[in-house]
Amino acid sequence: MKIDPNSPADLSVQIAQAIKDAIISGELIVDERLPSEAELSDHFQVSRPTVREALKRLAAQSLIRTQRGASGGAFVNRLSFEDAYAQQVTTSTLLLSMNEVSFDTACEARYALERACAPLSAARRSADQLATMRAEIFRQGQPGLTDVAFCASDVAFHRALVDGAGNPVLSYQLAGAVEAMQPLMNMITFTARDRAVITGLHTRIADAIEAGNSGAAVSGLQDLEDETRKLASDVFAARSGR
Amino acid sequence: MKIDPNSPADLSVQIAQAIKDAIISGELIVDERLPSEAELSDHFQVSRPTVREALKRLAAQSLIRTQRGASGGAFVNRLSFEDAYAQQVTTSTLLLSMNEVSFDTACEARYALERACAPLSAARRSADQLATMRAEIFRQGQPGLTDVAFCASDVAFHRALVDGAGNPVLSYQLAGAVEAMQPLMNMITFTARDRAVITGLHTRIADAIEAGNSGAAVSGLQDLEDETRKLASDVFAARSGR
DNA sequence: AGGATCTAAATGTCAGACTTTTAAATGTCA
DNA sequence: TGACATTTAAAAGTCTGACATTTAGATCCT
Repeated sequence: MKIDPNSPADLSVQIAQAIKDAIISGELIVDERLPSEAELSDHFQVSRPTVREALKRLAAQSLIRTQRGASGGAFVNRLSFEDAYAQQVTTSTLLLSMNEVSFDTACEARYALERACAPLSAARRSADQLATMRAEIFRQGQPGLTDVAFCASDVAFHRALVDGAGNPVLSYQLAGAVEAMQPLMNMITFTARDRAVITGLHTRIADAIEAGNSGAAVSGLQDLEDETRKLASDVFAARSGR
Repeated sequence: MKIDPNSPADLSVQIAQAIKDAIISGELIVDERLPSEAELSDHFQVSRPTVREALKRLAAQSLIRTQRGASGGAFVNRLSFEDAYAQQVTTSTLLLSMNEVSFDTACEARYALERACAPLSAARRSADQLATMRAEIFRQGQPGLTDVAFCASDVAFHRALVDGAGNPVLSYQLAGAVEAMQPLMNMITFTARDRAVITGLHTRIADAIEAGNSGAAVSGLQDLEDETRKLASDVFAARSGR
């Protein structure tokens, strides 16, 4: 782990990068304790606050965790699926909100990805995951549900569908995409009729998943995508028409 | 933007979260200048180093950028697709390397996602993207190519395939998944015969994309997945057998 | 008017001290 | 001897104050 004191880049950036590289290369392994801040500042020939800023950068990415007290220090963190998932949701949400990604683009991506796991989910879903899907469909049929709550339930339904594939890598990738779309979805208001159509499609998808019929699940998702996009275009048209 | 001085959480964490929330909620908009470090430390009633650590956390996530000099300061960053993509690759790579994700799991996820964009790519790919795919296939046929270079070309091929879908959200999600798998792929050695089979499948896929035949593209990807997994299982079996 | 210089504001870095947390060593008592 | 309380030391967290560096804008001179 070395840094170049003549580089134009900030020292704390360089130090963070050096440690990050050491972690990625396997030089530092999970749960290994990094040298103390004092030792690091000595090693890199910089002050302790500078080292600290570098460590904060890494902590922000969940690459390390710090512990106070005797035998404390900074430890290489095992990046959990939960951490990765949380980061992905934040990144995706910001990306969508800051880059004028159109609803259609986001929607297309989301359903394309979901259709990719439908066959796996049809083959492997647990009874529990199926029950979750059914429960969310039931909730979606309840009168008096706010639009935001309806959307949240929608996300939960799709989350169960994705988790049904039994592939944590897929879940991690997809859950981010689905959840990041929620703010966009929340802009839509659903009439009772819209809700009926959507929950009908959800039922069709759940039935297909239960029967292990992957083709039906995919086509149900396709119809759901078409329906969602139609709904959204109506809403946006009405909004711009006013 | 407020913090709770009695919270058990570290101050710098709280401050970072408060600013992050302000960005996500739209209270702070893109390119807006944050108050100076001195003003922030005054506002939150903490010292400047503490504020700085908080800002470093945000900078690590590309949420803000800092500029020195007069009229410098911290600015809300527009999260670009490139930044998001880079973060995703790092996260995915670490996730795979630290969590003993099996080759099969990662492979399954990757190809499931790729099959999801094949139909879009078949419908929309540009001539340029198709040319990139052809060029990579050609490169893969060159003798004397190292295994690592072969893998890199493989990634470039699939990258072009994904980009062909013309959906930046999909590209961002998928490129990360594909690239993160590269270290795993690099563990495999390819015989000349293996390479011939793979480039053959690549050609089949490229042909299907060119013809706009999405079904053929999907089945080509399916066969490529089967082939890759068979290859990997052979390699791992041979390795453990020694 | 245009370019060189100066100035001020902001971040980057440093040094050292103090506070808080935590685990381990030590001591004490039943 | 063993369980519990106490001390201690190490480490991160925080603060104060200072200086260095960068940069935009104001000022001044030609």
